[in-house]
Amino acid sequence: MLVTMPTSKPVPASRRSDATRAAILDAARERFATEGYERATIRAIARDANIDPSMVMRYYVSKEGLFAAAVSVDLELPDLSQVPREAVGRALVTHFLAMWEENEVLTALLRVGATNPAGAERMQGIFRDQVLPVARQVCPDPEGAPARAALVASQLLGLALTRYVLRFPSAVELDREEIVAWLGPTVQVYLSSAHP
Amino acid sequence: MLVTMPTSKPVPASRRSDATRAAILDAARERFATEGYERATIRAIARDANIDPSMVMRYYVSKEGLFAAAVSVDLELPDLSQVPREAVGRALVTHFLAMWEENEVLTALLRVGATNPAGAERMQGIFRDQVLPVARQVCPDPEGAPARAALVASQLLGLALTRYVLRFPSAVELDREEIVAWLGPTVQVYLSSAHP
DNA sequence: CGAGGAAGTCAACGCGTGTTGGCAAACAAT
DNA sequence: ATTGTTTGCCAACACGCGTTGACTTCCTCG
Repeated sequence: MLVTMPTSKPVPASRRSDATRAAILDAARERFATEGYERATIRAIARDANIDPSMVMRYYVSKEGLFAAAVSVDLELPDLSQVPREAVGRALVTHFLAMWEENEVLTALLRVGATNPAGAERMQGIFRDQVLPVARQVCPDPEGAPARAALVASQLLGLALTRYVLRFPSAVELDREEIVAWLGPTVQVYLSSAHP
Repeated sequence: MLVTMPTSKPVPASRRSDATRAAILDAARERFATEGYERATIRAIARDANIDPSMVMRYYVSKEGLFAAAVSVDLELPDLSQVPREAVGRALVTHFLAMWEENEVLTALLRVGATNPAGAERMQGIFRDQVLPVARQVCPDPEGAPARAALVASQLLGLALTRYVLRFPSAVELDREEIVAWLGPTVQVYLSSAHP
């Protein structure tokens, strides 16, 4: 007899609708990234995914639920204790650029965070849970970590803002190596230099 | 005969409705700054200004017209040729902080620019017409000015983003002198240091 | 085959939005 | 006092939104 993938009755390990669910998530990520929360309509997302708007509701309950499912961020920050002290800045900037360019979720979150209170809280959470710990691990003075992490975040998010959201031509035209060469030392100073 | 203020018939220099017009603009600026373009509704703005929504339309034609009238930005960038070469970075950061904290229009524009295409274009225009010229005036290599200006903008807008829009606690708690001390040298490097 | 449930479509609801035109009051000028 | 204009309110329109429930179609398993 022909053996199909799922073996258990109660919890089908893979559903027939998985393709549709994924299509919805893809379309949602794209719309949220390019238009923000309010302008990205469920109807438009459904159209992109070639299904009826009501399917989005069935699978993700509400627009908020869809956003929560579509936008989950893991910065995958590397273990900086392995990296030589003086190369930390460049390593971080390189990593950030790579993450941002391969992952439209980050742009979506930044766009939404700028107008939506829940989006802003989400970004605060990522900063607190993923960026701050790394800063604590690297920087010399433990009590100065929040300030140093905030400075690093301001420079990196500012680059993302001007380059991927506002799309200032001058920022878009910078190439990655150039960015690393300029921002690397800055981040390095913010993280490890003595208070100026 | 009694002479009233306006002397000419066709263009009354001051109208009786000026107070209302100003109240609308104030309310609009506040709403746009705190909620962005789409969430700031004409009805809410009218409620804040204690008038009927239809008055907003009569005076400003459309929501877009209201936004255009409410948000006009002059960065008032100082003449940097008067400032000693090595103090330019700190001077710029200080000026930016002052402008941003006294003027909610800038926050409004940043919020709107992140979700609204027209808002983004508006910010590009400000960058092109107000920031770029100053960079050209200051930095050593003429052809490097756009890149240098973009770097400066990324750092300054990133600070505004994390501090005034996303309100990261660590960024909000920084005090102004501290920010000047950290960002001043960064901006200085971006503007005048040799390509690294 | 036939039953049962999952996947998907369709039409509609209630709501809030930007926007419009008509009408009452307040003021200005003759 | 009477006219005309400005200032304002009110009620309504058309539209698009998120969301809902009933209905058809398709697959899968006895």
